[in-house]
Amino acid sequence: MDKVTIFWFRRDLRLSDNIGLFKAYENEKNVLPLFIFDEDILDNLEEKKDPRVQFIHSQVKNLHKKLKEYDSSILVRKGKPLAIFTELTKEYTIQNVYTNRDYEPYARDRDKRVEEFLAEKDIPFKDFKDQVIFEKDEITNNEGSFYQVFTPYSKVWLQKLKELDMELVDLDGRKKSFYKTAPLPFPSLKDIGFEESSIEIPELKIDEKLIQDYDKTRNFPAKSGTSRLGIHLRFGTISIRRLVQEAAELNGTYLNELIWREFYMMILYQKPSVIDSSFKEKYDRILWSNDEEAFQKWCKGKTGYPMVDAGMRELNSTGYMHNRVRMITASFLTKHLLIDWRWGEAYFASKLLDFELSSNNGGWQWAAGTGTDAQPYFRIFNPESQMNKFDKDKKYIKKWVPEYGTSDYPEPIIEHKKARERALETYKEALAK
DNA sequence: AACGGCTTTTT
DNA sequence: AAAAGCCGT
Repeated sequence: MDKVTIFWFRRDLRLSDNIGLFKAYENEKNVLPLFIFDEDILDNLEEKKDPRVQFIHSQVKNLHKKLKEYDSSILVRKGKPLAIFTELTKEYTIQNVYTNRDYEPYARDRDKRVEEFLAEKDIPFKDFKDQVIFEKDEITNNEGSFYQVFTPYSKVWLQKLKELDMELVDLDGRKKSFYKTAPLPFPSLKDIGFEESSIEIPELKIDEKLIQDYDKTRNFPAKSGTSRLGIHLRFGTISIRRLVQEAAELNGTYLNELIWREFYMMILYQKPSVIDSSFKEKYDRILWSNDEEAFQKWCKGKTGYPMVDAGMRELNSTGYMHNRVRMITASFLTKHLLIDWRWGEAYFASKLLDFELSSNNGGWQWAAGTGTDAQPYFRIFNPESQMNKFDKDKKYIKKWVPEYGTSDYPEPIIEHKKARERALETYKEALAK
């Protein structure tokens, strides 16, 4: 049996500036890349046409192609990770497994089990920080515990960034460290159990001009003022180090958004209970109305509030919603309709191309007022004034709600003033003593 | 231990 | 200008 070091790709689907891959190259020989289409994840997806799976598939295929240039390839398997590693230990003499750390609860548990399995066979499991600039416990307050407020966290983060000597790593000229093989079999999307979707994935492009103007254009959903790099950060087709380098030079507001990403990842790591409970536990006493019919109207974009409906329709047909509108729709669901933020969070999770567990959860808890640094509950977005502020010409509205202003457009599902008062009262009651 | 300050607002 | 309350130093 051939001796190999496995490099396990997960959400770091690139060859350049990939820390774990680079380390495997520096330290080992016969590096054989691996990607697992993980049934523990895929079996929970409802739709056969999931553009995210399609994206992953196309990016792994891209790796497969690029690795030919190194006279190597990538092993692609479908199954449960432990079962795949069991198979692989029968096919190869595995000397090491290298990978990049992933901080979500499922991933941590999976990696722990894999590490234990490998340890029984005396195979070292080596994981690296790659997904973030500062991970889990690197940014702490004076007492050594994690920050619950963004601003002090971000100040420390920025200070540490200054002190950091950030160098991008690359594989150029390191052909010799790869395991030599003819291209290995590559499954089709159908083989994995999925179908082509017609939803378009934003291309990987760092638009310097756009990032430069980010703080001025980002709030207007009719403009393309946001970078659309979310999915690339999610699956690691872009290096966070490269993007942070750019952002640090171009726009502080944009950089701040990348810090938010790490803040919420850190929160999820430190307090995984946020997945199903409020960050501030007493907010779990809120009595949600959870009206099923109202929820369906919200999902479909038929609430009679054009800004809300435009956002939901944009999400439904493109897998994307502008961030300003994410806040408006989330505020509307939780405050106006008094529907549990978890319902909205789950709906976004099923639709968003750029879905990131930590950010989605953090954003929803922020909007519901239950999270870190929460918006005080009495700050209830007024969907109409938000429209007047951020879509004055109704360009965004007209694009997604063409029947707005005609008799085909539904009456508001609930009157703003009434809804606002009901929300204030419900929150107040829940928090009283 | 007291106090400044807290992503994105509203009326 | 006021709407709560608590984090971080």
